[in-house]
Amino acid sequence: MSEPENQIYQIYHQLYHLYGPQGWWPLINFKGKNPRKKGQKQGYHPLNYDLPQERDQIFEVIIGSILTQNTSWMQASAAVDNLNQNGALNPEKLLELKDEEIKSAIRCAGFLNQKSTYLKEITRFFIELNGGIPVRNELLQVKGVGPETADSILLYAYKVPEFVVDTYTRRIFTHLKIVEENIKYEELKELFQSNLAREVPVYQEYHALLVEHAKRYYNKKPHGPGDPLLSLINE
DNA sequence: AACCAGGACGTGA
DNA sequence: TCACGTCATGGT
Repeated sequence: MSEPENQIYQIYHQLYHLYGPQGWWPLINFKGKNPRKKGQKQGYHPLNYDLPQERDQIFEVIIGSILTQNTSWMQASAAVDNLNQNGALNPEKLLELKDEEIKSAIRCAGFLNQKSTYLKEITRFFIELNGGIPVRNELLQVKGVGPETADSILLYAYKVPEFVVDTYTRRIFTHLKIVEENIKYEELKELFQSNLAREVPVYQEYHALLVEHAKRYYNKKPHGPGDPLLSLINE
């Protein structure tokens, strides 16, 4: 198939060419043993779009999506590791933990008070699903789940093609002058979805690639100097 | 040693 | 609707 050569696609291809497949969402509850150590690139699974598979793996992605809110993945994944040490990468086990146990496990990810509440909320929601796939509007009603987290859960835990927009995405595309800075979440999301084939691997890789790209060129002010995408845009 | 991370919520205008 | 303060820890 020949993909439409719109600008959104061109950027995707360029990023993929630069960084290759990213293998999101990283799992530690994957291949059983060998939990990832701090800072290690282990747990990613490039070119494998079948994960997560097991119930606890799906749950792990959901837990991670809460823990990484406004927090680096390095610290969020450390919290996931700590929960795993308590055997809590399982919904029923997590609910058995005391609040203080959850908080001490996730403390390294910050916002421990609200995130411990959010974790229990989304865990109850997950159990009630009883193996079903959540509806986006219902996810959004869970306390602690906003638009990005809802889309992350759908895209990475359930393989539902919902494009994930984060601050990096907005930052990059406003710097490239493709969108206005105050563009709404749903509008920016629609820009991608209307220009891309509705395919989970594309959505997953694109978002992950944008994060990788932003870490290199947009993680400090001023944002974007030396961004190779600029020359691609202005050709 | 400030700055900020793979956001969301509550409040008041 | 929308701007703004708040939540918290640790890496760089």
